[in-house]
Parts: sequence; C-alpha cells; structure tokens
Amino acid sequence: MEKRGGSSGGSGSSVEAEVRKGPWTMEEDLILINYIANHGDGVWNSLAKSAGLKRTGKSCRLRWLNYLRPDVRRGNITPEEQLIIMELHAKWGNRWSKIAKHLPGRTDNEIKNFWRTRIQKYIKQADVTTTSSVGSHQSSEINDQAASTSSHNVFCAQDQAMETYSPTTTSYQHTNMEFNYGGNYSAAAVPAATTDYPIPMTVDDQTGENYWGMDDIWSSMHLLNGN
DNA sequence: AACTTAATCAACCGCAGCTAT
DNA sequence: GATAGCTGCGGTTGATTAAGT
Repeated sequence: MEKRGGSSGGSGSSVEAEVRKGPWTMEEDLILINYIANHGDGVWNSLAKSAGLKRTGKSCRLRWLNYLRPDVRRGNITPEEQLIIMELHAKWGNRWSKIAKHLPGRTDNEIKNFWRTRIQKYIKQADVTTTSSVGSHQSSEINDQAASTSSHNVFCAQDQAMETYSPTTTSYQHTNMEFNYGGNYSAAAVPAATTDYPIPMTVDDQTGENYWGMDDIWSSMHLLNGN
C-alpha cells in the first residue's frame, strides 16, 4: 500500500539525504536550469538527484514549470486573459491546468492565485452587495463552484467595476519575465547569491534598483556552459 | 516613524491517476 | 490483479511587501 503521496511527495523520497524546502536560491535555480538545458526535463526524482539538488523531484518540477521555464509569462494578466479565465472557469470550474493550457505562458498556479486573490475577492464583494440588497443569503463564504456559476452574471453585470481591479491598473511586484531576487528570495538567500554569482544585473530605469532578469539568468547559464 | 492589516505569490501537501513490474 | 513509483492537479499555507492608520 502507501503508494500515494508520501513516497513521491514533499515528504521524503529518500531517508538518507536531507531534503531542502522553502524558497529556492539562485544557485539552485541555476543548477536546475543548467541541468535541464543539457539533459531535458522529466523523470524529476532522478533529475533532482543527478543534478545534485537537495530537493524532491516534485519541487524541481514545480519550480521549473511555474517559474524557470523560459516561456513563462508572469504578472500583468491582460483583460483578454481575464476574460478567457472567467469563461473557462465558468465552463470547467477549478480545472486550473486545463484553463492554463488555453493561456500560453501562464501556469495553473498563477491562474489559480489570480482567481483566488482577485476574482474571488471581487465576487465576494459583489455577493455582499447583492445579498445585502436581496436579503436572506447568509453565505459570505465563497465556494469555488458557486463563484464559477455566478461569475458570468457578476462580471457581465459589473464590467465597470472589473475595470477597477484589473491588473492593468494593479501594480505588480514582478514585471514580465523577470524576477527580482531582492524581492523574491529570502533575505538569507540574497547576499550569498549576489556575492557568489557575478551575473550582470539589469537596472530598473525608474527605481534605479538592480535586479536579475530571466535574460540575465539564461545568459549567465550560457557562460557557465562555456557558450 | 511605528505598527497593523491586507494583498500577493511561491512553495508545500495530500490525493488521484497512470504506468511499469 | 497487486504493488510500487512517478507525475500532475488542486487546495492551502507561510513569507514578504504594500497600504493604511
């Protein structure tokens, strides 16, 4: 028995080696990117071992798919994408990966987060206003399925309000295709990364802050490979 | 300036399904 | 058919940052 979860999951594919958890460091990212560039992805458990990462295969897969893949687009979900998300969610419910397949470059995790943090919140607010006027609806708790079935009505009825929460007007911490290590990595991880990896940084025009973009990461990887 | 609350996102966990043995 | 391993999915949580008081 015990074929589920445990063996493959975060909790221990092996006993002998300690498994790292928590935020990925830049070093780990580079190792993973480098390894996949040379060997391809898949067979994540053995990949994690072969690459020398103290991570579960599951964790490596997640990191790659949600963050490191070169074609991942992050932040700034467009109104068109919002519309697609809402339509597909109304059709399929919480089938995030299925929905993500229709949004090139978007991950199921990002869509899920987007739904839960923006749309659900919005529906919740809309629900409060409608129920307060209608009266007897006591559920302030938003259930996903209810959200999906009501979303069409809610959004069709309140397009204007949608505009106000649209990510195009909502500031994102992360801009497209770049990840700001100062912002995304634990404080402990950053100094080591900055000293250990002399990777050219991109300078933000507006803030003047330095950050590593995806391009920087990839170019540094090529350097490491001697390309 | 200090503190609190809200918002956002990355990552973990558990479960289910598939495939190989 | 039973078992074991792996992958993928969806839900949830913790950390960090931003906004408000």
